Amino acid sequence: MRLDEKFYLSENNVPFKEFFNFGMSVDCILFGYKNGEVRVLLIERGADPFKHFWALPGDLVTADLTLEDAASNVLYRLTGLENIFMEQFHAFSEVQRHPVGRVITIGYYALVRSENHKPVASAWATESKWFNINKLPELAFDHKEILDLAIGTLKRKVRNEPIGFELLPPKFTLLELQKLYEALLGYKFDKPNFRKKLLSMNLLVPLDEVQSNVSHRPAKLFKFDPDRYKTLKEEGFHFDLQ
Amino acid sequence: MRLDEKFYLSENNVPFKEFFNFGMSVDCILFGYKNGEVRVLLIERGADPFKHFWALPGDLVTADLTLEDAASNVLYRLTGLENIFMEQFHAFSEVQRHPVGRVITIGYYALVRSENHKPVASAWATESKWFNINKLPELAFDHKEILDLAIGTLKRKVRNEPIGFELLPPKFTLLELQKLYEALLGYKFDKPNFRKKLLSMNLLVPLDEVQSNVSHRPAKLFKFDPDRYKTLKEEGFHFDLQ
DNA sequence: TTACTTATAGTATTTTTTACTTTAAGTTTT
DNA sequence: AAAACTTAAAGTAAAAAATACTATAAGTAA
Repeated sequence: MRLDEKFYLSENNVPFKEFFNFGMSVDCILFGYKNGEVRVLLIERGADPFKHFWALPGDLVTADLTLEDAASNVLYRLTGLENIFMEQFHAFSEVQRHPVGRVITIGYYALVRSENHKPVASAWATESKWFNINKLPELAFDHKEILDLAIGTLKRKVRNEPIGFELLPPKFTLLELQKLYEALLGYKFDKPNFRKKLLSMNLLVPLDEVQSNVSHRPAKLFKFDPDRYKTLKEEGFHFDLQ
Repeated sequence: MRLDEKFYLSENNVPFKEFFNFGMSVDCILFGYKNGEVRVLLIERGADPFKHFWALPGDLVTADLTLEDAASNVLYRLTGLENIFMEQFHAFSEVQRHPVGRVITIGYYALVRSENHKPVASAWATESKWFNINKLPELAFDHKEILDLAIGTLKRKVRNEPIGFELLPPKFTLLELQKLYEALLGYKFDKPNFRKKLLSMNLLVPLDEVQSNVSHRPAKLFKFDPDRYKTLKEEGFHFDLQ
């Protein structure tokens, strides 16, 4: 079946073919965490429109790719990493949102361990840089709106699913985990109670290893157990951080 | 700026214009509630592809509409109602998901008070009918996948936001509310405790009115107070039904 | 050895959840 | 009109969870 057969008509008898003129893009909000700050990786655009503006990394989607493929590609070109944690969160479709044509974009937020990679420059980005999510520059297109929604989504998700671990190194202390959550959610936890709560969830595996190069009693290291979470979830467990 | 100027190129030097060949559609999962059952409104397709199959109501998006407009239009043509509660939940982009061309669809779930409307037939639907969400027919396209995700989203959302009220008449008893949640979540609540919990949230306004035409002590009627919820939410309140 | 810092265990209080009981208020039947 | 029945709605006691705080342990640095 070919489009130009005009086989399939919409309700108002417009040829099917005429509906096929949308551009699709993906925009990625890559979050990282370092020195107690939650950060997002932005690029400086190397081409018009919005040349020299800071923007979300993203790209137009080609006909052979799913949105997930396209977003993975963007993240790979940006960081050199594959299998980054990534989740779709919203479609943005304001008619005038893109100055060059009718482009609908799908937002993905993604989480990385900041130290694991060096941001790479590319044809569409003259520079890439981490920004504290509370100190953001002016952004191209409707990217501020997209980023704001991504931050809101992250804050909600991080309370209801154990995805915060994606931002930490594989081995971490309980205090590091607490500080991460405090940075993400914007409020403090009581240390002994935070410990108790997290450990009672049985999601953390204690390792036979402690911090090194610290000038005080070194804390025990833990790792997150994704399989354990999967099992518990099937049994009805629901991750929830107050 | 016109597309054929080829002003804006992707990373691989493909003319910008060639990216603009996607079809966009919206598909709506309209949920209702009647006689203790959660239901979804499906249509029988009146045209190929998948003629005579049951399917989600949806339509291709035209260039002058946002996705929200398009979804509202679908719901209006289906029910005759405007301002139906509706929320975007996912974009579906498998390359082969539509047999006629590359169509990416955005899923919206919507909630109505079942008794408020009569489903209407239209050019793209020879019939529309409510189905119990546990007794669904075979569906066209990838609509089963879309519907499954919508049901999962509804079950999660209904616990964390007071949207269940959209499925009930404006005036309802606490037992009616309890039965709705039991149908949605698939487990039972203790009656006195359910009452206590809901009333302690201060989201329900007691009315000077009771049930009529019941063969037992009539229960007091309540209404949901959306403004109160808005205020409480800003103060940090978080709706949560275990 | 002492001072200092942070880890980690423990405890006591308050609040919330859970399970269950009792009483009230209406309708229907006899 | 009384009795039986059904559901509403309030109350209560036990268990569990969250909260606030204290004490001790284990390391580093002076």
